[in-house]
Amino acid sequence: MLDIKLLRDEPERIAQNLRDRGTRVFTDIADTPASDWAAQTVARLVSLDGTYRDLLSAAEDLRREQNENSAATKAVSKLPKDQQAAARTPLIEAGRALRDKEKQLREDTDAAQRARDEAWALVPNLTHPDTPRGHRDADHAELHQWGQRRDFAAEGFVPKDHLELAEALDLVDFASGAKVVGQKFYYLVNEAVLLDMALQRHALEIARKHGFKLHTTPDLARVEILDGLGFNPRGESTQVYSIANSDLCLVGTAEITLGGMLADEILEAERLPLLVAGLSHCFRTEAGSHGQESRGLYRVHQFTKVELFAFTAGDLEISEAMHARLRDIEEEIFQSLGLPYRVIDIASGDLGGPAYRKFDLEAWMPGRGDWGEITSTSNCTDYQARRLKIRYRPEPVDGKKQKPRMVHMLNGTAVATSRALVAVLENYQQADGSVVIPEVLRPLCGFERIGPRA
RNA sequence: GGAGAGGUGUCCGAGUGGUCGAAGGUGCCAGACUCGAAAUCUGGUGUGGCGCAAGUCACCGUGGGUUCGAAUCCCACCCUCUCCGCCA
Repeated sequence: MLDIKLLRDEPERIAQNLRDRGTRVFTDIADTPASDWAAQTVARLVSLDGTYRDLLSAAEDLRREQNENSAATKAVSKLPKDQQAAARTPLIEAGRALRDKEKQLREDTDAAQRARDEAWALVPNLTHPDTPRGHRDADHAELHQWGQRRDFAAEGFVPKDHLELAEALDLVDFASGAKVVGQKFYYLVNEAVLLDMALQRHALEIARKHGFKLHTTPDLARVEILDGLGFNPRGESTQVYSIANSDLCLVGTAEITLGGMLADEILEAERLPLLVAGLSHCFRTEAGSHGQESRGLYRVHQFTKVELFAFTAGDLEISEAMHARLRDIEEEIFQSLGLPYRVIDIASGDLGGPAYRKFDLEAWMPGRGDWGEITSTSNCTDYQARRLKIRYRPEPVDGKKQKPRMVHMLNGTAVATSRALVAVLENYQQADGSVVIPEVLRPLCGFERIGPRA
């Protein structure tokens, strides 16, 4: 959620950002060439806010009257005994009337606030000036590439995709997953189990080396925490599994459980930047994505991930530097695995609500003959912090205690093991169908190669 | 799951339905004392909304209710602790 003051002070900036991102807050505002839907959207937001503020100030006036009336009623006890009853009766009657009016007005005010906040929460974060504007994949900007892609033609064989490899080597069992849970669930089998854990362990080690405090996190979280982080568990095309008869959801990422840890807290400035890493399972419904890049492990309902998370002071220079640092760590991890990748600066239309800027790492996946997203890091600035109320107290200036400010919150994937497995299997496959283990993982796996099977 | 106790500000902790945004302590900031520090003393110090300001409104786990008036009484829920049961 953005600071509502932005709506009052710089409405045109909000409108332009809605255009850049193509975010529709109100479904009933038409998108025709003749109409400026973004300006109309902002106008309606301003009107919702105005309605709320008018009601609020009326309600507060009424409450002051109530307070004055109560004080007067109490003062009656100082009068001589024989005058008290006569003085008290009209005050109590006036108080009753005030109470009824106040109750009505309060309900109206609450409703107006809900209406405003519901809409305002759909307004996305501001967008980094360097973020490419656009809505199509082609609008993303490639920042750089790393690593050498293998020339399979020169090696004399056609690369298989990870699913073919994994099935031939008996590393995954999708059939049992489908039987026991449903489509897109799977069992890892044999060496894949150890490889999966080795990837986790490797990523955790690097996170720790960079000063991240390690956590395993809950795999469920309350709806209000999800809301605070900008996920929409109740939205129509939600990616989130909800637990029936509860206010809990399965988390789609440890970003939720790590980001929610400090909700409602005011941190001492010296605790910043606060770096945490979390190992969790991730559950995603992948609603609406059937058929899209859905083969094998690439898009599944459950996987395991090591997530990096940072809370910084609320200055853009600081959080942007941290964002670069998270990206560097992600690169370090995939360099250490020897996987060719490129870094993408995600276009405005694809950022999602909370992100101010987002970099993705895409590994080369020979089986697809294309790049595939393996990690992602976002600077969400204060967008999540505002709703979660995560603040910090800046150092005193001239001996004067400073007001709390919102922290900036950033997240990044250290490793998502499902996608990393895809990349490792496809890039390290051999002509004989076996898969060589990346060197750094060998001590963690306890073997150097999977297969070939006899 | 059963029984009991409890959730108050940075923290600890008091709080008879009105004088309570809240005693006291602690922490923090400034000043005094000191060569300096410690100790001591004095003053200041919650968060948010509206307002140029004076000010005003809200917040004592959350949400309802009673009342002219609720931190205080009632109900529900959440959480913590103790004991019992069950269990990896």
